[in-house]
Amino acid sequence: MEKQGRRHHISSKLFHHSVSDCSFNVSDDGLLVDATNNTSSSNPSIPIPIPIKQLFRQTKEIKEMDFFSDNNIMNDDADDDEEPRRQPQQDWNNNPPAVNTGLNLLTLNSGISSTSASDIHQNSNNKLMTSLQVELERLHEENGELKTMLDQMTKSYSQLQAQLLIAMQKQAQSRLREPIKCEANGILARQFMDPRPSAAAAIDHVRDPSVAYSSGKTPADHEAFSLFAPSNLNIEVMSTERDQYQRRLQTNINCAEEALDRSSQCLGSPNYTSKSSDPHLLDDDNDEPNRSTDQVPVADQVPFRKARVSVRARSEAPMISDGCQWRKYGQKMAKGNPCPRAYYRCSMAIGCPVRKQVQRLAEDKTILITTYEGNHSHPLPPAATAMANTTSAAAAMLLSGSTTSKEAHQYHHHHLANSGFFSNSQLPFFASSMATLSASAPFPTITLDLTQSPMQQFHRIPPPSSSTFPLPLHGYHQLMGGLGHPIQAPMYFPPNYKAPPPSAGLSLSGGQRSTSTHSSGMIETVSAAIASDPNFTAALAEAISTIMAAPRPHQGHQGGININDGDIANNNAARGVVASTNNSPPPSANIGVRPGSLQPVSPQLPQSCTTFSTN
DNA sequence: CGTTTTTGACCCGCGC
DNA sequence: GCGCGGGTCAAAAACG
Repeated sequence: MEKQGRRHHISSKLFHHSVSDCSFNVSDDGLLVDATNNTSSSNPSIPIPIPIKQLFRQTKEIKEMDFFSDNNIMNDDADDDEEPRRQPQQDWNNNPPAVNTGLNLLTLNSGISSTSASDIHQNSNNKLMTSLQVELERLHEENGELKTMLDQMTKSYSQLQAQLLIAMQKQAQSRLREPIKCEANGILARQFMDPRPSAAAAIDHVRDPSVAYSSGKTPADHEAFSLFAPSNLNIEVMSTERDQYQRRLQTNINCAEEALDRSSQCLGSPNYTSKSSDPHLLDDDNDEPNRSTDQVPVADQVPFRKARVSVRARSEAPMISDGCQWRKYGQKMAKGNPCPRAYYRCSMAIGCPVRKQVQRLAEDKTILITTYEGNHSHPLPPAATAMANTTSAAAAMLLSGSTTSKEAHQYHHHHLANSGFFSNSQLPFFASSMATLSASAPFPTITLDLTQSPMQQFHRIPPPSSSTFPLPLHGYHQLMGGLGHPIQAPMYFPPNYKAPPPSAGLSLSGGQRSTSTHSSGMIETVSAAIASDPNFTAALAEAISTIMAAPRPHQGHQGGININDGDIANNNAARGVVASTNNSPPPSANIGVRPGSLQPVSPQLPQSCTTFSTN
């Protein structure tokens, strides 16, 4: 419907033009001059969109005006809309001899027989109909041409947009490549050579300051440290140690949603098995050291490894409530952990590829590690949307270039810290985030550590008036989700649904009281951080826009992110960052969490969660 | 009775 | 080739 309407609007010039042509042609018959003048002269400078139907109706009315009073017989073939009104006249025509014969002869005659007069009118009417039909056909043709032109323009627009993004990315890339000269680490180079540097840069900005805390620490140290670190959100990025994989990944993660799509496709495809997604599926034969980053087609051909998002939260409950329905399908005793690992599968829809693993941390059994993988293939309830968006955003961040080595993180942080881009005093929140590398992670994994209490560290930060912008990842995903949130599509509310607290970016429930409090603190913290640092705002907007603007092979059905391309920049700024910095409630600050915050959604399937990991 | 959980078996990749 | 570990399957049991 919208498309048609837009097409009509866009083709208004055509219609206006056509109407003029039509009126000119018809006026040759001396019948439509006045009416067409009304149409075309009403506002000659402004094209008036006139759908064909309306145009036809208009001409028809003109025809009636010209012929109706003279001879109703000529209008017998007119459309049925006039039937009720003309019924008495038809009756009158059906009985001409009784009443009207003489009158007709008298009024119409003037020396001409009624038969010849009828012929004349019929001829002129035929001419009119013929000309109208010709014009109609021509309009159809022009409409078709316009549609073609519109398609071409749309394609051109998309291409231009892609080129612009590429240019912007190259520009950002050139800026970010500078530090590589000081670092001989190939992996670091890989990171900075990521084809999506802007996103990676922003992501790194988010986590970089934490490296001051994590530098030189072993994963175990980090684990212990994270429990006491001044953080409410630790972003722990883990990736496989294999350089070969990282080289492959470099070509695979050209864009976040592309990767997400691929991941979900992999998970959702009938051919998918846990084996097919195995990281080692990419054997060395396919590894091309000289592969350049611009070989996107190659990347498309390489199966994508699963990205995982792991969420750490303190919970006494056996499983955090994330809004989804899960069916347990297995349990295993994991090596080195006395606590069994449970395997769950999303049971909200048949065939949903999303799975999650739940396991308690061996070192601290109060910490529950939930690892998500895959994208939902069905509508999500708001509560589930919150978590799904978070994990999706986290995966997007990870896949958009955040899979880096420990050295890279350390170096990157060091560089940025020295540059003064972020300082701990400036961004106390981000000072807590950590970037470490886990050798035990078989898949690229991003971990959201929600085990820390924010109030311990951020009491010195005055709470901003805007308190609905949660942690960066939430803001990030809400940016995604808020942009029409087509992916979340037909969201619904279960009868027993209860809206979580508005401030809860992550709707963790069941023994998650501390988490909620914690989320509230994060909201304030992040709001303050974002409001106080326009650089972060810009970086975040850039990252998001870069990710969002990437091509979507399965737009509308798969992909963690889905927005209107034309609104990327504006939405990024307006809905997420700008709204927060202006201390105004984000339009979708808790999208999917609060019923009132629901955005219009498209009929597209939801696409939310990506995920996982366990340590 | 339908759904979910439990649990042993099975498959597969990897390291030795 | 063998064992190990991660992950999944599927039948039986439990649950609502």
